[in-house]
Order: sequence, then C-alpha cells, then structure tokens
Amino acid sequence: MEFDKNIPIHLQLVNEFKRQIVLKEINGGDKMKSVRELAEEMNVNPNTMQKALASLETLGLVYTERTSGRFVTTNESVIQSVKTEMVEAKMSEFVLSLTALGFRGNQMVELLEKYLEGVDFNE
Amino acid sequence: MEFDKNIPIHLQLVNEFKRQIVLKEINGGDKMKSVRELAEEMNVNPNTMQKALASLETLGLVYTERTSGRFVTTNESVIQSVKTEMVEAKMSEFVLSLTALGFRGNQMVELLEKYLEGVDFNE
DNA sequence: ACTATTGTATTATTTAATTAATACAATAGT
DNA sequence: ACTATTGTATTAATTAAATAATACAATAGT
Repeated sequence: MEFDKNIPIHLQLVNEFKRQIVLKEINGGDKMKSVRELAEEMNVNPNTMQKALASLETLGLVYTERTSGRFVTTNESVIQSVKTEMVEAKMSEFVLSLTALGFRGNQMVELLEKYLEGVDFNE
Repeated sequence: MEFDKNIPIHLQLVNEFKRQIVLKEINGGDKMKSVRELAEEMNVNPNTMQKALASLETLGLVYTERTSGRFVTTNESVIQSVKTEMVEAKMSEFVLSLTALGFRGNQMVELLEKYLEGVDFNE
C-alpha cells in the first residue's frame, strides 16, 4: 500500500484496516498478522503499526488475546456503526468541499452523475 | 480560519486562497494583503504564509510586483482551469473512497441524494 | 533623496511523526 | 519446564513542518 505523505501514516493505516474489516476482507474472529509481520508487509516501522492497531482497539474493531495475537471483533453492530460513520464522513467532506466551491446540492448530484459517466464501468 | 492539524498548514492556506480566487471572493487584479498582514490575520507564521503564496505564484494564480505587493492574476483561463481541477480532484477522491467502501456509481448518487435531503436547505 | 512598505532570505529552535534498536511480559504449544 | 511468538514499553535518532527572530533588497510614494 502506498501512503499520502501529507497525512500521518498511522491514520492511513487505521483507515485501511477499518476498510478491510468493514468490507469483510477480514472477517470477525479472524486472527490478524502480528505487529511485526504487518509492519514488514506494509513497509512501516513496527512502532507505527503498533500505534495504528492500538487505535483500532480503541474503536472496538479488534481485541487482543495475549499472547495469541489480535483478532477482529465479532461484534457486528460495532462494525456496522463504523461503516456508517465512515460513509457519513465522506459524504460530509464531499458536500462541504463542493459547497465551499460554490455548488448547490442539485448541482453536486449532476456533477457526480457526469463524472461517473466519464470514468465509470460498473454503473 | 481553522486548520486540520493533520495536514500541513501551507497546503491548507493554498487551498483557501485558491477557493477565494476561484469563487471571485478576490478578483483578478486585486491587491492581496502583505505577507505579514495575512500571516497575522490567519494566525500563522510569516514564513508559512510566504511558502503558501509562493505556491500560488507557481500555479499562476498570483503575481508579484516588487515592491507594491502581490496581485491576483487577470488570466481568467488559468483561474477556470484551476477551478476545474479542484472540482475534479474532489469528485475523484469521493468516488475512489466510496468505491473502496464497496459502493457502485448508482449507489453513490443515491447516498448523495439521501444525504442532501437530510442536511440540505438549498436544494 | 528619503523612507516606509513590500517581498525575500537565512539561521536557529521547537514540535511531532517516524524510524531504529532493544528490552520486557505473557502464554500457547510443544 | 522450555521456547518461540505474541503484544508492549522505552529510549534515542532522524526528518519535516512550523515558528521565531532578524536581516536584506527593491521601489513606490512622498
């Protein structure tokens, strides 16, 4: 995975894991790879990975079983609410940005449709 | 103006000025305030402000007349293309993010419409 | 000519993120 | 019991952004 150098890596890691969990690329109860392994795999320092995983734990998305490792939560309602929150955040950011650029709601919808026509494949 | 602490301030400044120019809150030919004045007003260090303004200059959005100060470009086509680029960037980011969250184009439109119903005032 | 105001440059300090290197703590699995 | 693997903690070094303080350069306007 590649990082945006203008955003702290640990935040980008948290986001990526949230995405994987929410999209069921990792399932509830799944064992995650070890801190060191993940760090290696994603080319970051173990400390940075540790920090990201600690955040995930705070969110309730993973839990630790010493010393077996870390596991994805089986609490589906937590996962769902995280997903909802992620979508809302994206919507909010988009609408705020386009509002700042002078567009109104209906124009945003039009723009989105136009954009999707242009780039899309799976309409 | 308030800053997102996770994004370099000079980038946020560039963005804000781009927005102001593109939205004609500042008009072509307008004299901008001095580096020091802007820095004071926006509560950043003059060096940070200087950096942001230098970026704006690179973009062709402002030019310097030593020692009168800095002025907004009168080249409307530059302004328009910057605006287009900003909108495209927002669209792209939004669509990429929601794609990563497992949505397809038509669902994105639905989500946006729903979201706008909920929050909107100026549909 | 003078001078205030402009942009610009420089050097140092501070702060936060990241990396680095290492050590400790706990226990599952043999 | 041993040991490899797990998470966790600590301390230092590095890097980049931001701030701080100051100086220089140019000229519009008096």
